[in-house]
Amino acid sequence: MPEPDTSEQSGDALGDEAVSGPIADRIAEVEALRSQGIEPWPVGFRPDHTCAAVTSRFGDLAPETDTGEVVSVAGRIMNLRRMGRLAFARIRDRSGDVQLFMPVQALGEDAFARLGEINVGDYVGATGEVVCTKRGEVSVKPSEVVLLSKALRPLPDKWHGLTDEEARARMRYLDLMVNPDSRRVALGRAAAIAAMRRWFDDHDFVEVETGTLKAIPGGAAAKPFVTHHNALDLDLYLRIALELDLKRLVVGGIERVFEIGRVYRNEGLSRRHNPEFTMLEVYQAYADYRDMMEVTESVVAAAAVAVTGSTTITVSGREMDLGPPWERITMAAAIEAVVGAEIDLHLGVDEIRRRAEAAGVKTHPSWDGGKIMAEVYDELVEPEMWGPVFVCDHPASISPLAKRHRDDPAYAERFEVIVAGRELANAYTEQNDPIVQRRAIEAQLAKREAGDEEAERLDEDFLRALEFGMPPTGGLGIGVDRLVMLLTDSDSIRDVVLFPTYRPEQ
RNA sequence: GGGUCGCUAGCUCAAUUGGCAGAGCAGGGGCCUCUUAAGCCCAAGGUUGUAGGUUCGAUUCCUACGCGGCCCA
Repeated sequence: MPEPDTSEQSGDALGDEAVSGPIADRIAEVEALRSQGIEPWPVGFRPDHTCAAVTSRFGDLAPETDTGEVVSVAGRIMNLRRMGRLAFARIRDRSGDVQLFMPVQALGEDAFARLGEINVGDYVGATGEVVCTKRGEVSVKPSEVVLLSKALRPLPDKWHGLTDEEARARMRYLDLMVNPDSRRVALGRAAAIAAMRRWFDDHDFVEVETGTLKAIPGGAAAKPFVTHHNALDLDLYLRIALELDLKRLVVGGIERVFEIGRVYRNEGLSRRHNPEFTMLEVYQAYADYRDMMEVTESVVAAAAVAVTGSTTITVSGREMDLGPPWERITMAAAIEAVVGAEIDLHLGVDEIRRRAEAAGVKTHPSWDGGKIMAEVYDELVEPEMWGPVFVCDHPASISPLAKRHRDDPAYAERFEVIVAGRELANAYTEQNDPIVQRRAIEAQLAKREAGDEEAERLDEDFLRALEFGMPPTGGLGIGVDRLVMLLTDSDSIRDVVLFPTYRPEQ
């Protein structure tokens, strides 16, 4: 039997923090407001201007001008300065800020006195004339200010703001309220995605949504998350890539298809890795990887313009031009340029291993020449490249879903885009020979048997689809979070994912 | 997973060899009719991440744990 609760109901509902301090003060204030017949969370206010609309529409007023124009604005009080019988506030809505200029004469004695019940952080609606102050700031001089939503918790320090990275990510709502940069990045992400979607729409691509729950996760080298479906009593995996489903759709005749969606990879967290992230994947029939280079250049440039207004962006203080065309180099040539050693798959695995070790790259006895070559590239070459650059023609053995190169079957028709030392995109001429594809996946299964948990799995239905015939197809994947990091000059993925993964508090 | 640094009031930060835990902002009370981080006066606000240990005495030293930042794998 629980004891009857004799404590303050609302205080309890908010937990220990509410027992004393600022929150308890606000709860008492709410009761006081209600006793005066004022509802702290009323409905029904309709602003007719945004804050920015007021300042832009009346932007060139001379100081001490009255316009006679009455507007209604609404927003969160970010700053409140009372000086006896005159008060100023700055309110913020989605568009920006505007000042409220509140002499007692405009509001009336009673309403002015009630400003004492308003705190920084509260939402208010204000209706009044647009004026310009002595100091030349366009302001709304309200005849009425109504409380629209009471804040029980105080805003962070108005000067230092909220700086703790963890707190900013966990309480993104606070971060967005007080840190303009947080808002810039969130809106930049939206603009980049909208621009890419528009590009594909304009080029006759169909956007689809495929399933995230998979019996067999495939299409990438990654460890999956496992979950369970109760009614089917079946373990399912969260998808690690969009690839296989989208190719099934190409087989089905959707010749130009793309998806922007979350994928989930069960790996560590770092400033460049979040376990869930957003992929853009595109497949185009009658295209090859060279065509996909042009798609990549064009789409990324469109996203850059949407976010920054230009194809020239700044990355860590250094300029980068994303305008097409981008440099193209084969992986072998890139290695030779940076490492100074020629590494070619036709040298044989022993010689490749010798040269890799000579360059200081540790190898594993089970690795084939392609894996060693890729390791040399990953360790020594990629971090040195500024870009944007297409690194082309990866070893076929590490590219099981790509078609063999038309001139040299040891390599694949594949490219990765490198920007500022990091991989931004990955593309193939897609493997559409069902017999070769089956053999390549069987080779992956052997690696899995040997302990490689990231090796491709056998998805029999995918092979069946290819057996019905897939047209020659170019495919492309772009890491959307990394692209947004690049375009917003953010150095952590936690800055561009609104709610990144964290251990629970407590 | 390893190394390293951090965790003090709602927020941002102090605290001398180990010796009474402080400030600014926010919040409360008061004064103030052109402020812009407004200003001035008053009062209040703390289980120093958690649990142990050493010590007359621990924010400070030690151990473990929790959460996080950075570097590495």
